[in-house]
Amino acid sequence: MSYSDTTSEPRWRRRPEERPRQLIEAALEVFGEHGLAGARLEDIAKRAGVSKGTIYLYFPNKEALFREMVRQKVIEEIEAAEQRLATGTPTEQLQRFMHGYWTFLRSPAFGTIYRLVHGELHHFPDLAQFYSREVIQRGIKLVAEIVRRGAATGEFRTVDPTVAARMLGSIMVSHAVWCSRRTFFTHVADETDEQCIDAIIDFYLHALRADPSVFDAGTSRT
Amino acid sequence: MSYSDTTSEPRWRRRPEERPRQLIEAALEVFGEHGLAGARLEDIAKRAGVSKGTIYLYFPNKEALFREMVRQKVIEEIEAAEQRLATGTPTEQLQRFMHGYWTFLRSPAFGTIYRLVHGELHHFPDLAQFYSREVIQRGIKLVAEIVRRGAATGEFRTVDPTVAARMLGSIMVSHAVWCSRRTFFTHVADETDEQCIDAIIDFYLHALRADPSVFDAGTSRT
DNA sequence: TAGATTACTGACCTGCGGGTCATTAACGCG
DNA sequence: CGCGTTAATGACCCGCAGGTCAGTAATCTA
Repeated sequence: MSYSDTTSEPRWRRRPEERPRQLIEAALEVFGEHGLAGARLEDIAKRAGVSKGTIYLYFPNKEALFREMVRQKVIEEIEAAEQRLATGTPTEQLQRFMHGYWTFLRSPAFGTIYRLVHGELHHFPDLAQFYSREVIQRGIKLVAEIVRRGAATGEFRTVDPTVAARMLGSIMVSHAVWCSRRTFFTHVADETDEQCIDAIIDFYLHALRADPSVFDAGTSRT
Repeated sequence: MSYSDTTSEPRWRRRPEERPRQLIEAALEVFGEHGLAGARLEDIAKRAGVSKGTIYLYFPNKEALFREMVRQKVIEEIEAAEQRLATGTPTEQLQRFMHGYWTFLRSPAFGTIYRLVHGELHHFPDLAQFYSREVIQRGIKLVAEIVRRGAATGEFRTVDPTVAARMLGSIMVSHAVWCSRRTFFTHVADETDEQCIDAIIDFYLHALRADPSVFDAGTSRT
């Protein structure tokens, strides 16, 4: 130990402000790979560049860390995505929304969150409700409103706006999940994200396009 | 210990033929509730009516039991569902297929399998591929073929049949997942399975219906 | 009914990982 | 520079669950 130690880096640094975020970031990765039960706190700590004990300075236990991670990440991504809504005709609005939602769904965090939430639903009913409300309901409400307006202007055919919104959600979420794991879901392997969302938009607008039989009305009901 | 024991039931019975199935059934439940890492073999054994040691007479370890359970269940349900395909016009075929696929997707096992497979994809690439091939690809191929024929007869508009099949798959899988957890996914809570699949079929057929602009091209607005 | 076979049991072993805490070292301040 | 504060460490504890195996009891055979 020469006195040159005086100028050398300290073994570790105090970073009380940054720790929580670092830990959540690391938790996202490790939980994402191993699930709640399978993940080791030691690994999370290591990946965050701290020791296991440090986790307990900021989170009471493993479960709390998990919860916070989900909340944090969902909110973060959602807010980034909702900026992107603009005005225009319903068709334009829809296209814009779909592109925005797509970038949200295709963000690195979403795939992980989706798997985790679905995997651990049972044990975190509150988290599930949070997810359902903040991700799904929020999206559905927005879309339903656009569809309703489009139907009013005659741009779209008349459908139950909520049903139409669900259809959109189902298509986009599934495709996003598939695209996030192209190695496994080989049926989207040779298609870029761009092509994927374009195909979705095209398909969906076709499904909503105004009924050709506007004049001989009342034939669609069973 | 009175000699009335002679006529009493034995403490346990030898059931070498039935054990594997019993264990797989129990495994489906317990893995379904707790995931791979979270499930306890003791619990699986108990639910199958045997002791923990018995598991190791039929499966080398926890992971193998998990694998076998997935394979078993997927095959079982798939085969039951594929019976239901019949002949008729493409539209009729499609409707029939969708009903069949829906009952498959809504079978008690599927929801569980879906969550498990998605949750543990990383660690069982072979299982994931098996699932992708046997569930997704199989469905897509069938639908694509029907759509292709429908487009040929002019019954449907011209679309890439594979893309159309993916759209169908995405809608149905998502809805099935939602319906299997209505408590959490409240947006389908007040809708029966029947109404759900009917809405899906209606929507999908609309999306595929032949282009109105074959004769009077480009006159969609008023 | 006795003896051989083998399905099954459950106490036990063991390693792993969640959680704790006495100790250490970074940092702010006078 | 030295002192107090507190962020951070990592060795340790301990309960839990995967996996083992010697023993036990059901069933088969003669």
